[in-house]
Amino acid sequence: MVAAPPLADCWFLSGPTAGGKTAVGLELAQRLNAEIVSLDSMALYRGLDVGTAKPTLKERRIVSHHLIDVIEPEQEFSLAQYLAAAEQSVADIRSRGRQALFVGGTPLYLKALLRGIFEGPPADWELRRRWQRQAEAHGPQWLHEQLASVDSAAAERLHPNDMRRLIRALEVYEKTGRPISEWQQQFDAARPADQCRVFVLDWPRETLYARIDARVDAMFDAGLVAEIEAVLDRDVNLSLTARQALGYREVLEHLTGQRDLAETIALIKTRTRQFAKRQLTWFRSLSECRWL
RNA sequence: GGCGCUGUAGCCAAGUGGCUAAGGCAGCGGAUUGCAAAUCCGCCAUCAUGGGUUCGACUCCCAUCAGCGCCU
Repeated sequence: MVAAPPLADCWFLSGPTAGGKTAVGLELAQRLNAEIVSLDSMALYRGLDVGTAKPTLKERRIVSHHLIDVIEPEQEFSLAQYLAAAEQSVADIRSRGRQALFVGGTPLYLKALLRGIFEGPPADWELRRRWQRQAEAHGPQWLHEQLASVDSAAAERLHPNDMRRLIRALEVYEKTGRPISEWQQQFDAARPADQCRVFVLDWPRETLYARIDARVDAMFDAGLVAEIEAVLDRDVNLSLTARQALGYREVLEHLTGQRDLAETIALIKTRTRQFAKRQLTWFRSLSECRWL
């Protein structure tokens, strides 16, 4: 039995995108006399505003917010860095005698806050590129075979095509001499919902999808394209993560002439719905969640 | 009214007499521990309808219906 990580007893408000977390979070924070910690992998980026549906400056004046606009669009980030930053924020908040309320829809981050992650080595991109190249040279099964020879438990859990996780597992083994399957025990520490304060905003699927469509339209009305052009004008090299953000990726493609605006909007809507569906899969798998 | 073309899953689309009807998109489900708004996996049709030919038809023939085009 692993002890619950230090932040697991904070308040959490999550749910699929476009479900109204920001508004509810603001209300809840005021009642709890809490400060809000953003639980969102994209709101971290400065300059990505309308596409990430960040809380407005006005909203941020009503309740203080943390972990919004803390990195540049060209910076890479990681789950572990997020956790470290979150711990720092919560420590600050507590030193002021207040409570921390996490609000946002990045379920991986949520799970890590609730259950912790293993103390593994950071990404070594050089090493990853090397594995990547070799994998391409040796064919689809090769990576999986490599992992199976050093960590059969991990290999069994991972699909042979799951290159990213295969490579990370290999990376951990190479860096630490220990199989990743031995390191990763944290996620087994599930707790029942009634011992936690994790709330998930739930909607009928159709309602949620309609809200998503409306939000995407609203983002374009609010100048999503102009925002991205402005970032491009500053000549920044968007980080891997920022470049893949929903809405940004598609508009970037549109700006290089890959498809027209109407198609781009439609595509972002369906991608966003698919994302919401994946978020829901996460929440269903987390015993800590209470559905509202 | 006549002639011609087309009719395969929600959409796009291979197949053209004989293995369990390619593939893509969407949809649904799952995974997810240092890129996570990303990435990976699984499921998902009996071929417009009715007859006929044949050992055997999505594939050939006839009729019907629908769409498209042309003609009167």
